[in-house]
Amino acid sequence: MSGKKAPGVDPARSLALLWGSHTKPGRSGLTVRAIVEAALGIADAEGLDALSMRHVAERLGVGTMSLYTHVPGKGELTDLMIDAAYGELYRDVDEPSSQPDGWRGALEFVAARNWDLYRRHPWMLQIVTPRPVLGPNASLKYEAELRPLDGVGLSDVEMDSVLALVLTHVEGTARVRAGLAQVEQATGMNEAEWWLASAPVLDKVMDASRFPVASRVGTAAGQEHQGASDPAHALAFGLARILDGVADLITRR
Amino acid sequence: MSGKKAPGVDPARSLALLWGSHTKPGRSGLTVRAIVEAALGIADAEGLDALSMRHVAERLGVGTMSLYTHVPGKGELTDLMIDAAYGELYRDVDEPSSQPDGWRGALEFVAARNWDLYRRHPWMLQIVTPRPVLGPNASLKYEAELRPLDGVGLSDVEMDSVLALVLTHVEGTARVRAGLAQVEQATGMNEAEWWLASAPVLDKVMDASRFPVASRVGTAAGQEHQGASDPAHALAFGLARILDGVADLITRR
DNA sequence: AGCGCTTCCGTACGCTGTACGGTACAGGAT
DNA sequence: ATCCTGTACCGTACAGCGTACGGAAGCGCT
Repeated sequence: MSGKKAPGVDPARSLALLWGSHTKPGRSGLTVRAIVEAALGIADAEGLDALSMRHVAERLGVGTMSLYTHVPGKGELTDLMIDAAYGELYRDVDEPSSQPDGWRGALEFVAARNWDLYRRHPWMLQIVTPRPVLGPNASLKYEAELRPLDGVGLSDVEMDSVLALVLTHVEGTARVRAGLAQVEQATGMNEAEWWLASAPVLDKVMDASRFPVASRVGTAAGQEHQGASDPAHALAFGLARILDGVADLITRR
Repeated sequence: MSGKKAPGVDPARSLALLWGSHTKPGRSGLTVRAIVEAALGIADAEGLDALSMRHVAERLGVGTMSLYTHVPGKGELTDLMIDAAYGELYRDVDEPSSQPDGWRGALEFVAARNWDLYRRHPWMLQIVTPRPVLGPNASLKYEAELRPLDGVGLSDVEMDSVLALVLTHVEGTARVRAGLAQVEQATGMNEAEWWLASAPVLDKVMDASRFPVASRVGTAAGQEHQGASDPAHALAFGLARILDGVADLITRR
């Protein structure tokens, strides 16, 4: 009943960390900001698997445990990384609300920006515990993405739901793409090669007559996409259907 | 250029493993099937973090390295676990194609079944490398879920895209739910308590006037959902929009 | 009985996050 | 100028991970 406390899950501490300015260096120049930047560099270049506290410290020329003076643990570090990545989204670019094509164009812009974000930082899709980040850049992102939906005839709750729907779709398709890329890099085989290596075994082991629709559709989709799936196509197709559905919702008013 | 081979990424080996019957026991009764069942039990009960080769072996009363006689590595084991989990989907239940309400009802049924699957096995959402599984149960699932879309006026490629869209949506919302549940269990605070602990700090640190739309909409959504997000609502809302969009696509023919 | 092949598994290596306790320096007080 | 104190830094250690390697043990066949 008492509920044993997990270590370092103090929301106040995390929030203060997220919203702090992180600019006061200690006596060796170590800063939260520098730690986050080093971690981002590692994750971007070598993937999330290569992100370890030792590796970050090494890149900064600092003892491993020194990081813990500035950051409570790895979980909080990844939270900071995520918020920092969100910071790139609408920094030097027009906000979605200034897009010319109304709410639909704005949401397409939002989808494209997030899609690009996940391509630059595929590790974001592998962070295990998606505790809500609530950092300054996440808040800015939420505001910027919500604004073009304001005043188009949706309730406040619906605005939130529509945005979440689009973002979930982008994240899901981006995750598929990131997975394909990771497998491709890990195995050295691209999608077509993998299929080629699998096909003979699959034919031998899988009785196509048991899966008539699946084999017909799977073959057609495979031909079309040059592989088992085409994330870019899935993004565009799904977004079109979703926005059509949202249009229905709006015009029904 | 030569492309150093990652160990144990032989598609043929994996496929044979997936499609094999796994019933021939060695001299200590160890079987692929038994290993997968033990692993499933651990992952279901204690989460993916608790799933280690040592732990699985211990549960089977067997040396850790004995597992490697039957399974090439942990990655292949998780592949087998995923296909085994898919096996529960349409086993003792009517297939989606026998749902009464046409393609729309069938897709709602598919969404509900997958939603339940992910509740029973939240670890499926944490498996990092989503290399396509292509096991027997995954194939059966694909066939069963595709069949009610056959003959409703969609092309083969569109059938695949529509199904993928629905499944991606379910997976995304289920991932949010699993994340919330995990945070709740890890911290012992439920959504409301977390919010309560965060609110004063957030108020102090976050200037609401900089985020007018976000704070208005966020508050409304928070009130409505009793928390930062309501995955069940997101599932239903998103599915409704998606299916409306698919209906548009079909009737436009 | 002898041989060979497969199954089982003990040990070890390099890696992880981080708890703990010691050291050394910066800044304020005297 | 000296002392004190708080904090930044970090070396060591621990428990756990996946799995490479090589030895041991039992089975089936000749």
